[in-house]
Amino acid sequence: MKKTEINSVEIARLAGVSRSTVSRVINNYANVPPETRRKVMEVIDAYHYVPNLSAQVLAGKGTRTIGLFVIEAGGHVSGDMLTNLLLASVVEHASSRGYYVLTYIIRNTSDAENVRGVKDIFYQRRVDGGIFIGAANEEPFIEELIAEGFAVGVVDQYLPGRNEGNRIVANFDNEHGMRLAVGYLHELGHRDIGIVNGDMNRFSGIDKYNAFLAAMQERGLEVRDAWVRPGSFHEEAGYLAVRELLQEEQRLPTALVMANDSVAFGALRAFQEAGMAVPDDMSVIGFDDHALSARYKPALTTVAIDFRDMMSSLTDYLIGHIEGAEGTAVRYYSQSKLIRRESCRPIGQ
Amino acid sequence: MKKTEINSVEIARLAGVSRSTVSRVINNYANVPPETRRKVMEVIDAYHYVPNLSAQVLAGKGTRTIGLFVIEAGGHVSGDMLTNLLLASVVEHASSRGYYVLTYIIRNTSDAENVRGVKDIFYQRRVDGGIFIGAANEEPFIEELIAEGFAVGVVDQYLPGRNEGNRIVANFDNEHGMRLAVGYLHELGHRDIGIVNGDMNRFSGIDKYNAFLAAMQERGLEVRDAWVRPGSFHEEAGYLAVRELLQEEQRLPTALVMANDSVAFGALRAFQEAGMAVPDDMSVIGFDDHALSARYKPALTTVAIDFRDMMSSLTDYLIGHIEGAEGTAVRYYSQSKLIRRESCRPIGQ
DNA sequence: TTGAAGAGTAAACACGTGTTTATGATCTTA
DNA sequence: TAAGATCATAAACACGTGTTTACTCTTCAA
Repeated sequence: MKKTEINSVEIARLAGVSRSTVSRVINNYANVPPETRRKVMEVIDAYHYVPNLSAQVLAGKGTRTIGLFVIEAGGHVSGDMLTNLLLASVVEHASSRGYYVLTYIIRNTSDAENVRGVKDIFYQRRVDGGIFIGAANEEPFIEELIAEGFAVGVVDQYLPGRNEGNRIVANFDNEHGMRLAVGYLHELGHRDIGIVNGDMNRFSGIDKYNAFLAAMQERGLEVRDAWVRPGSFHEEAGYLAVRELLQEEQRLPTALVMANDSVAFGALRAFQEAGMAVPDDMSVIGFDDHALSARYKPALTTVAIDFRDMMSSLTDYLIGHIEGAEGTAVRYYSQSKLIRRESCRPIGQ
Repeated sequence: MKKTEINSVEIARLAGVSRSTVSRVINNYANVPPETRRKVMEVIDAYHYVPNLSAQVLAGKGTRTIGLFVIEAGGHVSGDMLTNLLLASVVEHASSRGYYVLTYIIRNTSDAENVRGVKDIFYQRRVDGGIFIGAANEEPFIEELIAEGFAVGVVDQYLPGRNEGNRIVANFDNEHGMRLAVGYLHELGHRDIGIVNGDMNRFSGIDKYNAFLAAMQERGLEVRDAWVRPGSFHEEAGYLAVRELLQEEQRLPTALVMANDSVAFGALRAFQEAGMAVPDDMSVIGFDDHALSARYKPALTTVAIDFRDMMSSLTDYLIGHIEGAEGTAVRYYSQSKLIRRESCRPIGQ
């Protein structure tokens, strides 16, 4: 039924050369004269011949496959519609280098079946490497994989002193981003600034927290503990955090930094419910530049990150590492920029 | 570096049996007594042995891999954050049956490199089948694949009389859904109802158009051509369609059906800009129950579809077909239900 | 005691490619 | 003409598994 299976023996016969020659052409050996190469390539093209990947793998080549693991902690898709962008970046960049992407969703990092799926992908299907999105800072099975010698790329996870073996890391530059956010608010005249943070078991949660304190100190602004709200990187968490803030505190900040734009959306909803206007009664700034941020009412001021470039780089580094390139495995990503929209305004006007 | 590679020869040695027996145990042959099976399984478990997939494939087994192709026509991710849900459904359902999913993004169906990627996945990597999301109604390379004998699952694509060979189709029941939408508006007293439709090169575009006309006729409502607006399944299109409607028409409908929720979001934006209130000046109803619809202001009334179940079924049918099950290849999906929220209100109150 | 059935084996081949080795053929140049 | 370089080949092995075949050994029943 399927199209006639053609193999290297057939190609050799049709091109009037030996199978060795066909193999040498395909694998770009040096000692093949141009004329022979052309002749063989012609037959290959004419018959749309593609080497059988399984046979290549069995003969010692890699699978040229990367596992992409999206962790949906607590039922919340990490990054919401961002996931699609990240996925697309990885797939496109990988395929431009001849790699393809096996995608797997991890709903629950402690679910046995889920974890078995991950192991299967590494052991049975022998992907050359894996990329993890949405991982918590401590994820035992990732550490295991690294210890077992697999090449692993991780977004938003890093602790100094950890085994860096085959770990490639891409992170946001939260320090710079937070400096932009706090700095902008300060320039608008705000001094009473709070934050609704993300999960503290995620690197970006910890890092944003520290970066916020640092940025405030740099500007000589006082941090009020009651205005530093714990949270999680999704809409509902932002909603709840703001509701609690409004309930518990008499004195409110004039501006709030949000862990990301999803959190900010939740916050906007809570403010609206409470009858407070953004930005008139409260300035709000987010992180990430979510696809919807420009369309929200009010349009969300945010610190944008070039996710596409970040994922491309991570993919690039990972494939480089797989193919034996040397060099540091860890990379901080540092491009972030402020997008001014409607959700912040100068104080006292 | 990688964990010691163990193979069936080793397992046979350790279990004190022949390699044939190991193979017969793994492949569930009937004539293996329980005691022997147990003995072999113990060793397999103890050493975490998994057969090498490439070797299995070379020996004639399938790859147990499904290609998932997401088509992003015109730069718009089909279904926006829906894609993530669809992806997750397919991945989860497939892995529960021992299949894994190779994901590929098609940005441009006429881009040579993109199409080559698709072919690679079928020919070089020999996936057992493919699922296409966001395909237009006429997609030559999909027809080719079906003609070449590959098993293909498609969402939202079907024309009677087409070669059904290995085609599995899952569609929305637009007739029923549109009956719910128009019926609900009619019950609220609306008689002047318009529609902003989706792409007419997509099955759901054509089908929703026909279903709208039919539903209006059933209710004895007149269809005004000027209120039937062409469009496309994304936010920007909804925005533009409504802007045009407002510019071109003096007389307006009292209610609008939207091709999907993304389109509705765009419409809401346009109405807001024009100073019209929804639902006070215009009732709006969408399709799909997008994850954000409940949180919008106003919260969007919509016809919901159980996408997760739809994709699970499609995946199930496809795998069944791959594994040789017989039966009809085409299936209409029919569960849709009305979700009443804030964007519609009775006429004249 | 014979025969049959059941359990298990060793050996071989197939799948398609990469790679090595020994060898031969052709061409170039001194 | 001879030596060397260049090009190409056939043959063999490896990779790990599925499957078949011919065969041995045991056990059980007639």
